[in-house]
Amino acid sequence: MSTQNTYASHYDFKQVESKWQQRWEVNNAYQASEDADKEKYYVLEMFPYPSGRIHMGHVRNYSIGDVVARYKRMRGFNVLHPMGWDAFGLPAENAAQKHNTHPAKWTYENIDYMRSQLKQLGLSYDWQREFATCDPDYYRWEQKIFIEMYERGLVYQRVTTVNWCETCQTVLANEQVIDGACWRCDELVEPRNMNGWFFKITHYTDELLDDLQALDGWPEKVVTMQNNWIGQSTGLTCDFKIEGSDEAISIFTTRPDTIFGVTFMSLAAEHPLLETLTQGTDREAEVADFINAIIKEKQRQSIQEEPEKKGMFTGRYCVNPFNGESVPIYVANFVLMEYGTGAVMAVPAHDQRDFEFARAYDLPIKPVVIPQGTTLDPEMMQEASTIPGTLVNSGQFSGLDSIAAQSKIINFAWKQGFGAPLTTYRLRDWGISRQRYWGAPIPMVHCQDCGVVPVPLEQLPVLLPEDPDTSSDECRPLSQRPDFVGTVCPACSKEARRETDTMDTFVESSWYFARFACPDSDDTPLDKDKSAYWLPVDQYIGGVEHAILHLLYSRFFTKVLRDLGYLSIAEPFTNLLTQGMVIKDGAKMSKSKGNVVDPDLLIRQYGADTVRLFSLFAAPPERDLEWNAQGVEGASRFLNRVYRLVKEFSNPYVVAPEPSAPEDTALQRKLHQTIKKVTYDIEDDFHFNTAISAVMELFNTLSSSLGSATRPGAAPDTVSGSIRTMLLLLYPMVPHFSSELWQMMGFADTPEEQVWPTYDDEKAKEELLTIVLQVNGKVRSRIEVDADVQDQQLRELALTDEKVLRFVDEKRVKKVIVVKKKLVNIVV
RNA sequence: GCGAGAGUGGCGGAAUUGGUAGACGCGCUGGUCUUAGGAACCAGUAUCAUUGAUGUGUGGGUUCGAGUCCCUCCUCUCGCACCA
Repeated sequence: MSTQNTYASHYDFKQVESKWQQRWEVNNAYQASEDADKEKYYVLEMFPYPSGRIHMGHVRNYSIGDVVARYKRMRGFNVLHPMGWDAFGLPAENAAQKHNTHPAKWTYENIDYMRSQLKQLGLSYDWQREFATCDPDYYRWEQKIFIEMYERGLVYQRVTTVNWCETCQTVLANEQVIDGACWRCDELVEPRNMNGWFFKITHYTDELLDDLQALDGWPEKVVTMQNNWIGQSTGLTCDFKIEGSDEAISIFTTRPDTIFGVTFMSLAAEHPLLETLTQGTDREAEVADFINAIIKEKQRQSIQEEPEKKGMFTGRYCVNPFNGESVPIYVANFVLMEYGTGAVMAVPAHDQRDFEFARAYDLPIKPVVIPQGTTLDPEMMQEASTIPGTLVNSGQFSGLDSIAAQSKIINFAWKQGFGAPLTTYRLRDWGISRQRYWGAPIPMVHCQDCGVVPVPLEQLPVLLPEDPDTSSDECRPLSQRPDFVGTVCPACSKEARRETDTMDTFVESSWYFARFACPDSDDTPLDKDKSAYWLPVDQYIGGVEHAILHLLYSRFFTKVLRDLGYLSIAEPFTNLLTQGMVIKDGAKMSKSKGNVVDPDLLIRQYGADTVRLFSLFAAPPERDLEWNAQGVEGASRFLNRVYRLVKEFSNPYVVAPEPSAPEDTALQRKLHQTIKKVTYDIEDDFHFNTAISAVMELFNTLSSSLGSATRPGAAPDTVSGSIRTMLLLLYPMVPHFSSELWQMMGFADTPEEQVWPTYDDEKAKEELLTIVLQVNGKVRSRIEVDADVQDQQLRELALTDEKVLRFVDEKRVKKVIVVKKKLVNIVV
């Protein structure tokens, strides 16, 4: 070290970052391949929709994933860290129409740009595995899976009600209907019955529910949300015979203990028995009008408001099988046909909705469950009583505890033959038909003679027609294209029509993580060996907004793919990290609020490492991150300080003739403490914010223990060793920076070729401890003692401490509490 | 309404198991160097009173000791929302 080196006074991130990015690119540095000798680690971030450019949420998400990937590589894992594009979807069609281009062109151009943005962030992806879901090489396999699901009865067609916009001539998704109107043209949407394709996710309801319990690597919140979504409830189903008819109304209740309190019956407007109930009676027209009115009203309802309870007597009665009482049958607007049986036994005394309805229509209220120490007077009740109690007016069950009575009542119904235990779910089958162009075509053919016939596997993929004249204003654009629609029946070779619906884009994202294990596999969707090696995903990272849909669908698909013989796992994601939003000025970034921060600008101004560092430092990953321009400045300043330290150190390092032994051990101690802390923080819960602050502390100690000609410091070897380790600890978060400074330190290799630093607990131990001395729980003094101090010594030191004595004064010492190596509390 | 989570300086946030509240960073204040500095470095920074008191949304409780545990209430965020 005889000559001064010539490093710039400021860290030149532009030159450094492009240098390392080029090197990683040329070397395919993060290419992964199966290696039976190494433990695999699959880390995945939710892939983006190629909307045009990445946003700060992506920056955060992918920075977190990259730290995990780089860290795990240094820990010796064989890491798979892929990236791709969730590339089908409506925005492409809208953009194509607006800019007079083709959805494919728009999408692939966006992908090219966004890929370059991700590369500028220095993310360590295996780019060899990249694919977009709109690649025919991807969706052809999805079509194959679809057909195999069809053959197993997991796919079916059903006529269902959709939101139709007459002006736009298209079907809208629920979220595209705002206050009952089309989001684009404000036309009121109307219900239309349409044939659509469904995935039988309900076939896996129990498994989806049961396996949730084993997902202990998932945030509880997400597990709870999925639990609620599946919505299991258990209870009794039983039949109420209709008077003057052979038919009966089936009800479902979770409160069989209240069944003696039934005073009327409520049916959904769509209930199939309604028509026959009023047929030929003088109420027929009136009831029919009412039904139409509430069905119409339902469609106009905004999702927010809860309408007033409305209903109408049908003129007919049914019989409560438990007590033979005759109860009037009503149609009611709050009963859902989709849930349970579409019929509700109404117990106004113990159900708030029934209560409101009874009050409005002057129906009797009959309490049958009396809570301990109360009485219930139907006249006086202000609301339904929903708490448990003792049964009254309940025949042979009177006197029983209401909870205990539930199973007895179900049993009784079962034995008598008019009821049975029943478990119902909220989860519905997944409607995947989209009447759009830019999606994966559903590989089916409609033949007049043979009905629905799958496209033969050897004819896959069913490609989207390439014509660029797509107009997204048409419903089912594919049906407008004779060249696409016209085909022959695979079974009988007669003329036939192709299915013109495309699949929901959530289908693509339900299995992409598996395809990353074998993106080039060209004879099967999933190579068994490769997916067996890489799957499941060890760590999945993404926004909590996908807690239900994407994550539930992926779990469903994993089970399907297992049953189709492709996978040997039941759950796709062992550990899940849901990161918070990036917000600014307390609000989510959005164009309308004008608080959007552009990653491109930031990277240009500060470099990728600074942006990464700040987004990791400003908050723990699961919390929302408040973006703060000055905070970014601070991150940049920190990196520059480290740069200058290394620069200075790699110059001839002047030390005092005798390094200071205390300084030296203090630095070593801090070093080992830092390794321990950073390792723990990353390993335990990805709390990079505290890991970074620990490295900052190490840096502060390091810069104050540099020796000079006039001041003794730590030994040069200790300093250089500490710098070296600090760079390794920083590497996963700021890889370009760390790699460059590693070379400045004179090493020929790179940090990523190093193993993660280890610590020595002995060296991390403090020699001196600060002991807090309290009197009556209040801190009165602090003393420094040797680390091996005994409790008895502490006690004596405390009782003779000058400051302590001032507060003990003449009072009697009642008790002395000694907490090992921490504090002494004197109670007077 | 139901369910979950969260309330700590001017700000973002720290605080393994109940044991020094406010780490680290931002901002701010003062200083050094500078023609200048929005650069860098040094010192300070919870609040109020100038030796002490008070402080983790509110009020209570348990404890020698509570940000941490229990109860009450308030506020915010998210999810579900007529689910029988």
